[in-house]
Amino acid sequence: MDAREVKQSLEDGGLRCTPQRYAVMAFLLEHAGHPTASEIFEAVNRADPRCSRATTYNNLRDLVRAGLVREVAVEGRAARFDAKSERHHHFICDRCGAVEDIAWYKVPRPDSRALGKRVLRDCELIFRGLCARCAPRHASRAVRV
Amino acid sequence: MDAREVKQSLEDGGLRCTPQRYAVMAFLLEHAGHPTASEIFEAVNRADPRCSRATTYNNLRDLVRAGLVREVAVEGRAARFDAKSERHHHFICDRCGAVEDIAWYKVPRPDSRALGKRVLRDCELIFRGLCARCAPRHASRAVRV
DNA sequence: GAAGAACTTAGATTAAATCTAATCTGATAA
DNA sequence: TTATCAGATTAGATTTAATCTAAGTTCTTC
Ligand SMILES: [Mn+2]
Ligand SMILES: [Mn+2]
Ligand SMILES: [Zn+2]
Ligand SMILES: [Zn+2]
Repeated sequence: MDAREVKQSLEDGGLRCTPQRYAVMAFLLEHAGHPTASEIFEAVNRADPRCSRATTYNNLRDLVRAGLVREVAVEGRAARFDAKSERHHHFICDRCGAVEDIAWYKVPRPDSRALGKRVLRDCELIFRGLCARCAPRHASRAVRV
Repeated sequence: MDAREVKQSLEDGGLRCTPQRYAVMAFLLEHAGHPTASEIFEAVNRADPRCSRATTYNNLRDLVRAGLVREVAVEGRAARFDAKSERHHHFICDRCGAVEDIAWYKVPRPDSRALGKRVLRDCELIFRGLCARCAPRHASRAVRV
């Protein structure tokens, strides 16, 4: 996604392409590791001190509302953000809280009886366990094969 | 789950059955609507002022660690708690934030290539959309059938 | 009943996020 | 052009959620 595309997608979402907003979006596109709002603020503000904390948070909220960015809530930790590209699932590490992408695959819908009068918009799968970095440290429990 | 069972499950989890801890667990068993920590504290403390805020939070943490209670993180809102009974999925309302249970059904695992060196412990499905109470208010968009 | 571990507590503290109210920017129209 | 004004930004205050601290209490075990 190049600069022109970013600008276009912001405008499609009804948002002006300001330097601050662009910087937040660009940072997310370049850093796919699900940074927190605070991490985004620090990086963007370091590169260009015109972007304040309030603006970073405002823009993240606006980008999420416009559907350009996805917010991932993690229990007991700060929310993480993700410039929505291809559809995908998430893996959350029990130990270090890392959020990682898992290639998307289709998930069966609940049957309409279970859904009742609810209107379904989306469904996401969250996997939990130990990430590749944390798994070896807990190898004590693992069985030698 | 009666009082004796609750006591037993606490002890199985390596936790003493104190009046405060019992009250938190009992409240969760009686209120399946996914209350927040603050709601739990207020209800439990109103019924018996011996249970302080710190204790409510400490006990929720201990109960989650012992696997007796499940914590559900919701973006932009306080975490919600659930006395883990049968396995189930969750539906989260876009509009009001309500968390509702969806009957459990089996979900296909990601293939082992996608999983890499990660150790998978659990997987949960989160549905999003409008709950039965919020759906009608957004009916403008709906098509008359 | 002494000792130590587990537990509870009020209030302070931290961390995350939002709000306030003033200012700035840029698109549009007179 | 220049005036207008919604949209955007800002520093700092505030709110909210949750945790920590340090002192006291209750159990359990010996
Ligand atoms: Mn992602
Ligand atoms: Mn539930
Ligand atoms: Zn990890
Ligand atoms: Zn709702």
